[in-house]
Amino acid sequence: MTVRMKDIARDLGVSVVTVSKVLRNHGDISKETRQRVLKRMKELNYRPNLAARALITGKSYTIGLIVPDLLHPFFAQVAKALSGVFRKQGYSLILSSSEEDPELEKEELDVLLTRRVDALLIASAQWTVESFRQIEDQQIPYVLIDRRFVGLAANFVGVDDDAAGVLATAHLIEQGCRRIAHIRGPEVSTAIGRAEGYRRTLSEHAMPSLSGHVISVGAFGDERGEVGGYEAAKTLIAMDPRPDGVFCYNDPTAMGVMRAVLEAGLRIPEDIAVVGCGNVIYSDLLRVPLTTIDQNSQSIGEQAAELALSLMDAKVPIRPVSICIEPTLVVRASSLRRA
Amino acid sequence: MTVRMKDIARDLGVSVVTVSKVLRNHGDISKETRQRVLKRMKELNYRPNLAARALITGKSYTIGLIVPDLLHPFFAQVAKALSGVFRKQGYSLILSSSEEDPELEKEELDVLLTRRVDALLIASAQWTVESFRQIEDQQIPYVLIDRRFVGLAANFVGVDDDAAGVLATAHLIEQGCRRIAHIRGPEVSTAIGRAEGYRRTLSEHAMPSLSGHVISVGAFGDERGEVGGYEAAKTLIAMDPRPDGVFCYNDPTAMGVMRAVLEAGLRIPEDIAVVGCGNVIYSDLLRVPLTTIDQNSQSIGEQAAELALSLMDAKVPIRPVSICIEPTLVVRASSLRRA
DNA sequence: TAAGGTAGAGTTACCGATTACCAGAATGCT
DNA sequence: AGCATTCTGGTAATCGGTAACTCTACCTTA
Repeated sequence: MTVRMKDIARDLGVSVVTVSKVLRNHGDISKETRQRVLKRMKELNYRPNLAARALITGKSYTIGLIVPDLLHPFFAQVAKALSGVFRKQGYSLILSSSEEDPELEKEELDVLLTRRVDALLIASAQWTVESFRQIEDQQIPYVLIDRRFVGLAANFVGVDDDAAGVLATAHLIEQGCRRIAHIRGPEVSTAIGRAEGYRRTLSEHAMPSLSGHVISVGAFGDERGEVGGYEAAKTLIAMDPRPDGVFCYNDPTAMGVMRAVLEAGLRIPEDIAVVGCGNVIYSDLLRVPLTTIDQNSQSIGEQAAELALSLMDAKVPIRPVSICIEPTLVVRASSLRRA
Repeated sequence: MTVRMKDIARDLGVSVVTVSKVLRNHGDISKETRQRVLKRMKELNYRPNLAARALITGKSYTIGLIVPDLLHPFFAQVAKALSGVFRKQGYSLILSSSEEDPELEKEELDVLLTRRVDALLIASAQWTVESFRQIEDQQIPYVLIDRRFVGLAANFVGVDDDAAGVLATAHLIEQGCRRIAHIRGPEVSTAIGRAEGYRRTLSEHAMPSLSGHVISVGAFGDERGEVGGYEAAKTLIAMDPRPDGVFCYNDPTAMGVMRAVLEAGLRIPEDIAVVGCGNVIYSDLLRVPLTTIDQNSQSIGEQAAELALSLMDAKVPIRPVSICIEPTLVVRASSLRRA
């Protein structure tokens, strides 16, 4: 049914090895033989069996990617950038979604390990580093994306979350906000970093956050993040004194906040200014265009891919690299209280 | 380095075949032996080599997915739904993005064919059916998603685009619009179907579209779709008579339209009502919440996955199935001119 | 002219599993 | 007791390639 090297070799009266050498541009073959083989390959529409090749070379030319949620534009953007870089190098991307569930993530990781991907890229929803030890046992190079872990010396590419928190908070202060609340995410590095940047900036300006003004929402997919923000905002709005600015750890949350604020009959940014984080693709088109922190997700994806490629090329283990991308503030209407 | 069946067999004094049979729950093995093998597998953290297995069984337990754009929430949603179904059956998803480029799509298809995926799911950006013939030559089951081709008897799962066009247009008429424009997409089945539904509905109401009121925008990714809509809307706004309603073939385009309308100082929906298509995740949060057509992307993904699974199970070729999902209208502020 | 090189192609072993077929022991049945 | 059957497990071939050698001519070169 399917064409094998053997068929081509037989047709041409050469050995299988000769065909193999032609396929891999091995030097040992005369121009003439090479042409004959190439010609026959085209005629028969020959495709090498990657499974057979992988079996003997130990390389699958396959990369595993695990993200918490494909619907989140940040991860979609990262995935897109990654896949572009890998495609050019002949690698295919196997995609797994953990749905923000650590258990599911472990299962998916297990599958990818069993598939013997050549490298792994993970935006993890884990709480512990146990999984990563397992990857290290298998000697598969891996790169953490977006979320990192203290005490784990691993390759990492992501944004400087602390700087993001500082940027957002300082901006709100500068816009005249005096009671700045924060809706923070679950206990992963991104949320922790952003919260820390927020906290430090406030105290550096001698305006520590009021009690109850930091609300935590769980780890959600995109849709539910919006709901989480909505609920959290309702709580904030009911407070006395009411916050006059909110920094949300991501954009979906900020969207939920905006919905709650508008529903309560308050104005954005006059009554409450809102800043998100992520610069999600539609930020500009929202009911009130959202001021947010851009994470440069494309660059994150590209650099993570490049890093993974270099890791695979390296014959000796390299010391883990941490690539930190500086976030930028994108000011839109949701926080603009001063001309 | 890595553990093989051979190692387990040696340790236990049994043959490799015995180990293999245990792994696959083959009946021929005593409970006791099975337990011993299982135990040793756990101890050594054995993982079967899928490449070796694929080589002999001819099944890679891998599914190829090609989408035009991962950033488009519709495809992200479909991909998510697909991957959920396949994961439960032990299949992994190899993801390719064609970036709406037919040439790139062909290359990616070629890669997936070479990888010998067990099935292919494609939301195609092709103009011709040539590629699909190639898939058929390889005898790989494939399912078209979202976009279909006339003259190609292939498995298909998608929304009834004509119905979507009817739904949107009839709604605008009902809301009192009398000069309804349409911003249509490139020459793929979705855009064609929606445009046809639009055209027919108008003529059934004896109000054919005015000249110049159907504008075509190219095949764009998500971001640029917004720009395309913006540009097209500027043209429409400048017309005399000006349209009082616009049906856009997708949501990003509609967002662009809304931006242009608002920038021109006009009101939505009073001056111009806008209806999109796709019910993109943020539709509800836009500057003016967008009336749109829901395509039930999750259901599309799930049904496409189920269909692919049944295709793989079938020992004899099945006659192509076409699953058409009925769209629903989601009314929001952008078109609501009547209480 | 003999030793050594080199280009071109072939031999052999092996990657890690699965499959079809076979063999020996224990059990059942007449 | 004798033979068939069931239960367990093993043998050998195979999947489609690749790696590392080996082998032949044919050239050089001293």
